[in-house]
Amino acid sequence: MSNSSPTAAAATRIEPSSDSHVRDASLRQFAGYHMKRAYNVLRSDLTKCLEPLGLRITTYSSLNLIVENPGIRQSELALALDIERPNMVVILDDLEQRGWIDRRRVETDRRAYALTATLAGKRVCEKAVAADLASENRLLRHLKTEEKKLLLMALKKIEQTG
Amino acid sequence: MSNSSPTAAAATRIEPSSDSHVRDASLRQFAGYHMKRAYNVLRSDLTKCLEPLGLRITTYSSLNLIVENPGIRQSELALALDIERPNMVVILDDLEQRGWIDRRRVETDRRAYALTATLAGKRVCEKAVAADLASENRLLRHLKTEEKKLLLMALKKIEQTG
DNA sequence: CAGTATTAGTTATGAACTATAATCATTATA
DNA sequence: TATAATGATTATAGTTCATAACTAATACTG
Repeated sequence: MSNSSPTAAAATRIEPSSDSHVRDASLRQFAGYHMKRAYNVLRSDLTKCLEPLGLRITTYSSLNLIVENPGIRQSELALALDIERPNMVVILDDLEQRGWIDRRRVETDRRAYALTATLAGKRVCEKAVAADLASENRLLRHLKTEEKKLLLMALKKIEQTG
Repeated sequence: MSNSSPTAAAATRIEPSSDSHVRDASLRQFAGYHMKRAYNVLRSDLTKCLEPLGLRITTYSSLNLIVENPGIRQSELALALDIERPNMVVILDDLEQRGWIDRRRVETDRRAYALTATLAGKRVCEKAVAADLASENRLLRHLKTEEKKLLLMALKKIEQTG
């Protein structure tokens, strides 16, 4: 607190109180500012929820898409998730070493790998999806179904505009 | 983003076609997935818009809050923006070296610095806000005023729940 | 068909961002 | 006065993100 309060009851100091008194009206007009803050909440909670499963968000998303798209190639996956190919490699190394995916050569194009999830991979993916649902149910519990729907729609529109 | 040059015989192969055929219905049920993708769009555009001004998003947000909260301290600013104090230091070093903010000792607490924006800092902040508005007007142009309002409300609710 | 270009995956690497521990000076507390 | 706590800083390491260069295989062009 910049204003030195009169030395009253010592214990009663104005604490940061977690809800800061800092004015951010200017930034509050921007969707990006709100979105970063809201996403931070979702991301940090999901990260915690996935950690006991041995997954991080990027490995989880990758595994999820492999489960849903058996035989997908690395570059397709990288494109879909907007991850650079070199970074995709280490993510898949991780998933492969844990026995959750297989990389098998494509017969018709021996440069490429077809990615498939193992049974264990499908199982852990299911658990991760459940954890994700639980996390979002918790963090979006104050949004009505309709609000949630409109939120997703708006986000989708922004994504497609870019 | 490598676009294959259009050739006559192009019809033989199924091209990635930029709009991927990858199924992501499972991830699409999650707000976090949509939010990350939408925020990526906003973030990368804003980063480009701020770059000619010599600002990055974090330095811009910091400068903005300093302009709006003259005399704010570093730790208050760090708390408001959810930035670790050590990382705040280098951001403020940058802003100070460019002559956009001043750090002056607080008389009543000589450990702390009171941060204020210089005239040049206020000017560049105005420009940055204008650039930000232009960016968002472009990227949210397909959202009606009402949709935009509901989006901000929903994001705010999520942030506060966390 | 030969030679070139392109593509899939990889390696190496560096930049940017984030997080933690330790330190110094100052202020608060017991 | 001694001890604890705070604001800012330094050093440092982990994490994420991006780029260039390389290999092997395929596609394209003359």
